[in-house]
Amino acid sequence: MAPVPPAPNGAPRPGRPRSPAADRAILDATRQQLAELGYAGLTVEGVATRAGVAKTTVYRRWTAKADLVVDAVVEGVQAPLQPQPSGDGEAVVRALVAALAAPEVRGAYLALFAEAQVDPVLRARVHERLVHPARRLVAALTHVEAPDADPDLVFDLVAGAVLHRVLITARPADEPFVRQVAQTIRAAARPALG
Amino acid sequence: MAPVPPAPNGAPRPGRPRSPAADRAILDATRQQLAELGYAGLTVEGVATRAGVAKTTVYRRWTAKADLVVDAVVEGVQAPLQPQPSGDGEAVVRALVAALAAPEVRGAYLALFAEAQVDPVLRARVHERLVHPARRLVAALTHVEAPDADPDLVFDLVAGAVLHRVLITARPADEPFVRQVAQTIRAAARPALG
Amino acid sequence: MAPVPPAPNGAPRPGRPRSPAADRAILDATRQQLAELGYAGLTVEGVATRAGVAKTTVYRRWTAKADLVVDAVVEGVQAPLQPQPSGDGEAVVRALVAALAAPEVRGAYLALFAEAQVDPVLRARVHERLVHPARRLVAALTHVEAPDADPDLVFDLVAGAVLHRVLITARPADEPFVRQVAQTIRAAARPALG
Amino acid sequence: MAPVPPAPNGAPRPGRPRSPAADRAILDATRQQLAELGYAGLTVEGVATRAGVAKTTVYRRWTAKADLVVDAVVEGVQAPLQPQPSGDGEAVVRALVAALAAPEVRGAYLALFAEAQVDPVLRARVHERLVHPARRLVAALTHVEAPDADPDLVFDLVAGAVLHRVLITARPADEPFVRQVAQTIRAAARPALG
DNA sequence: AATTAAACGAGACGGTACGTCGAGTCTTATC
DNA sequence: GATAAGACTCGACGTACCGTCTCGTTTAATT
Repeated sequence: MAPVPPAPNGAPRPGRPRSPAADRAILDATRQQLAELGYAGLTVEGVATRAGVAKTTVYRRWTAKADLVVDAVVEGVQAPLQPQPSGDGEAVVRALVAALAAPEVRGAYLALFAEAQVDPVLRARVHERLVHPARRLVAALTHVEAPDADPDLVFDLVAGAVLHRVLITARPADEPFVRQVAQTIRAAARPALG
Repeated sequence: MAPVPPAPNGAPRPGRPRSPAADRAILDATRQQLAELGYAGLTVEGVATRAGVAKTTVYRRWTAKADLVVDAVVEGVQAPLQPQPSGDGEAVVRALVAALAAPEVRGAYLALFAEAQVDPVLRARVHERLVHPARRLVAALTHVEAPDADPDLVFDLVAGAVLHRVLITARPADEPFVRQVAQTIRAAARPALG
Repeated sequence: MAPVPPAPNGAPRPGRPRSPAADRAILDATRQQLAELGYAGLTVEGVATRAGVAKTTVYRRWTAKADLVVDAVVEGVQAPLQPQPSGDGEAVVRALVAALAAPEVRGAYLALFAEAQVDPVLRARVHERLVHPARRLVAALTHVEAPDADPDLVFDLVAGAVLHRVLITARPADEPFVRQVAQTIRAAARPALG
Repeated sequence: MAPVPPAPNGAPRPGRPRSPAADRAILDATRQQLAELGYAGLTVEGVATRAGVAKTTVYRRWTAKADLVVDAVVEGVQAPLQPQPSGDGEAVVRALVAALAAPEVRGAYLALFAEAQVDPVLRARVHERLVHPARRLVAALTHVEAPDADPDLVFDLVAGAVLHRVLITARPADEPFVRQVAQTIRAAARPALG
């Protein structure tokens, strides 16, 4: 019983260790299912089958479907969201676009926040794993290009614009768009915004 | 058979007409369920019970859960989204906040776009009923306060900022926030944005 | 409201008179559905459609599916079950076989008695319309060929044998079978049976 | 998937074995529902609830309502239908009466043959599990008391008489009745019947 | 090498909701 | 007042996933 725990200890636990191959296969399968079917269409049974793994093996690691999906999305998001050393505005916007454009992210991001609307545990998890990393990235931009601006506002403006472009209006988030968003922040920062 | 059709005809159709009371009761029940349980927690069975109506009566009008929810959300959104005669920037932002803050909208908005990500029919429906009205509202702002700006960009910036504030970071979308967003657009518009 | 009544009065009732064509069409359709689909497979909706009649028209004449089926079966049974003037044993058995062999009767007879097992109103109806006519027919045989026998016993033996042959074992109820059954009664009657 | 199969193998199958307690509870509940509500009144939902079991657990074992009922009826019938060592005519008739008089059998027997009229798969099943055992029992009688008679005829006569008495005319199948039926066969057998 | 303890595959289990179907009733407009 | 059409309530259907539970079977680390 008791799922999830055995991750963060160095001491070898008794009994057969969990298969790292299963971890990988499950997360990969989850990302594929999300990309193809979206969050609602994803089933734990389907993930397990695709991963060549028993359902128990999934539930031993993740308590529920939402947890599993959070981890899969975090994987898809963390590479692009790596803190930029530069703090260049356009690079930050470009990173946000890259994060949301990954197909498994498109299929799951909004659904996770939709569920979080009503499930406080999931909300906390999703804030910690998805919102905060993005926030940290945008903070770099704020420091460099709009040092006097309210960081919360800049975050909502920049991340909101990208999210809305990619997942709501679904128009291309191309280079001109990236430049315009970065430019907007710079322009607004001039007379002090906030 | 064949659900939904009998809406837009003036000619009296044969047979017993659909009960308008049932329409109302179903939509009201849907809004209540969305506010309390969110999209994933809403069940057609629950809506029907709460509306004091048989499940078949729901399915006769709406093919799928998503369709029903679109209509319920549109109802919650259309009053605040009424086109502003003025085009005053802050009024527009305030209207967007009001639209998304309605509890049934909070519980459903993201979920609809999440499903739309993977269901083209729903995507079209949701664009027509939810995205376009918001877009028209923001267009007023563009015309008056940022006539040279790219309307698509302004829409993503303004609607994105509100959406992100209300549904993602879930911080208060209060008057200062409203002013700041409007101010940002004005500031960015000065040197021509777009 | 109030279905069924307007059959047995000579006085012309007010309003539009019931269509005799509808009566016929409904009963014919019922017999066809019974023959093709059996009792469980028959639906009132299907009968109405096939009869080219609205469902209301069916329910105005018969309170329930079982009632309708009783009448349809009685129609299929009453011609063969006409009282034999002769009282010839083999003719009686042959008549019983003919009554049960009609396809709409095969599909419905047992089902009606199955339901009657648990529904006293149906049981009364089915006894009056189906059991008693058969009983009267067999009584003729008893009088002539087994005058000292218990009529109840002869009825159960003869009608039971035919019923079992046609609807349970489903072997051919041919002329040899008819002769053997009649012969059995005669043989048993000799030393007085009952 | 694939219901029913895992009955007749000795080799232990993979996965959690089916609960024998559930088997028992389901069949018991089925017999109770049949006795109280008859075949038409029995619902899988009701059986599951009464058995304290999920609906899926029923459907995993039996494909359809009719299959489940066959098994329940066979259980109610097999004790009385145990082959008589003696071959005493009255004992055989008494056994048939006892088999059909069980309340779950009364409520279901005719309904099964009614459905079998139109469903060949059910017909085969019902013949194998219900008709043949009764036939074997009556065969004993034939051998001893009517060795020259056609066994098919004797079966239809004896089983038919009992069935008709118990389930159609619904008059008491008491000792006098039992004696009379046995006596009829004996009398008819004298001059050779068949 | 034998033991131990947990992971693992398989699949049954209790639940809950799905979307459909049929029974029987009710409500229109038309005949 | 009968009729056609079709909406309505109710209750069950059989299916699909959820997340949990038992099985029998590996697989490491420990004795």
